Amino acid sequence: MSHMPLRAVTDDAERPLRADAERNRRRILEVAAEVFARRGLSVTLDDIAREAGLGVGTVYRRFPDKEHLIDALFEARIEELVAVADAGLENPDPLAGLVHFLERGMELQATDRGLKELMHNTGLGAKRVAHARSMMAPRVLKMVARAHASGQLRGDVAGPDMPLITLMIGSIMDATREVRPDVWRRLLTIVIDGLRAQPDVATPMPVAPLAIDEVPRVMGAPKSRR
Amino acid sequence: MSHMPLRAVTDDAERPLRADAERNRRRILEVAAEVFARRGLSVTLDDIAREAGLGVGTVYRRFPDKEHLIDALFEARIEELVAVADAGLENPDPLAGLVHFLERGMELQATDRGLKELMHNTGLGAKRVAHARSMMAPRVLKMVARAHASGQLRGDVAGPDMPLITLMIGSIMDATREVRPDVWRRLLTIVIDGLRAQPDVATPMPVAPLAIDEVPRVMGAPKSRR
DNA sequence: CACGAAGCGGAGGCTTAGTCTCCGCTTGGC
DNA sequence: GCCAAGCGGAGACTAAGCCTCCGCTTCGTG
Repeated sequence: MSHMPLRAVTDDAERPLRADAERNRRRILEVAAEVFARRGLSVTLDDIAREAGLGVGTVYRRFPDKEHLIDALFEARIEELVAVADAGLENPDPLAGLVHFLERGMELQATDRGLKELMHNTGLGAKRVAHARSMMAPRVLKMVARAHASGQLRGDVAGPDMPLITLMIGSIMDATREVRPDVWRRLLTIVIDGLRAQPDVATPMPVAPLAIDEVPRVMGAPKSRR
Repeated sequence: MSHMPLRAVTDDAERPLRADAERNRRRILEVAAEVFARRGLSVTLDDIAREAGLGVGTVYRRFPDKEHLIDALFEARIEELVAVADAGLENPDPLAGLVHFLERGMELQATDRGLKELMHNTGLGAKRVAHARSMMAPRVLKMVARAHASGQLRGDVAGPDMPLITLMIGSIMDATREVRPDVWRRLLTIVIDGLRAQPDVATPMPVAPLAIDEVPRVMGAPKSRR
């Protein structure tokens, strides 16, 4: 499940690594991407080493700390998010653009727990994330403005409500990941319908609700880190 | 800011405590209620001792661990939540009942961070919370059923969506507490409008949106524990 | 093909944080 | 006035994460 091309190696021109070292470097990146996506940013470099079948020392030699590794990995993913915003902006139907932006953006986060945590919890990758946000903010504002102008979006929602919506939906992902990893789509549907100016008819729900006996597992869970 | 009566003392009939000990016991309960409400359940008993101006030993002598203290404190608060559900059930307008239940329930959680964490994160107070949930579930289901029957609630929402809504709004509280502790009301408004079957007109927003420069503080925050 | 430099592994040191115990001193109440 | 009850808080203990260090292995060049 490698998410991205693991872009060209050794970009900062140093003498090339020995073949085995280079092989390990790629392996670390590859495994780290998978592990961050699956278990979030709280995994330790020790975890990653173990999953990669390498010693901790090998990992630390190449990436001084988690910050560096994250930085190397998430540049591309963050660009994807920006691209989704651009796509939303280009949609001829302004509200549809906003809706797709929310849906696609949340899908990206649903498939990559690390990305989700980068955008929300943060502290980690602060520099990249600050940059990402500065790219997103004007795009989101513009999407909202367009949707307002077209009269499709309720007048009293504001641009800054959007990141809160992604935060909210993200919390659903966290809670339900191990039980029903797609229920967040229901909640997003509800929220989106709540954003419409004239919601003549409700958008049909994309997935089934939680079963009653799934509720305690979602709400009262120790939220494992696997 | 004592939230409740600190109900009658020494209910398990043992020989009465010495006057100073009893005084301290009450003080611990009082301070703990305030501190849990303000800073959440993650505060340590050592914290509580310090805030109460007592030694750690004194606290641990009376309450073997945090679990016991929480159990002693939150029984009443949880009953309040159930009472709110009952009130919703008695509202002649079924959807209004459900809406008030959500609003009042979230208000309780907004003013008591400990209560919010009990209901959501849990692990702590598991017994009480399990009981609370078993009280809530049928009431919520009934509220939803009534609102469906009246045709006011969109047909495809289900009872189990409700706790997810409270979870979502709770995550907004966590994120915004230190910046704009009332913005959650906006998001709840949006969600509620998204729940209506025929939302001829959007409910007016109860509070202002986040300012653009408040967004990074909300999203990228180290989320202090003060 | 041998030998030095490059790289490897992972035990374990260090730090941070929380939980709770222990015991010498203080105080309430008979 | 005496002593059981209670107090305070230093510090022992545990749990986790982060990262270093150094003896051993492997690469790749001469």
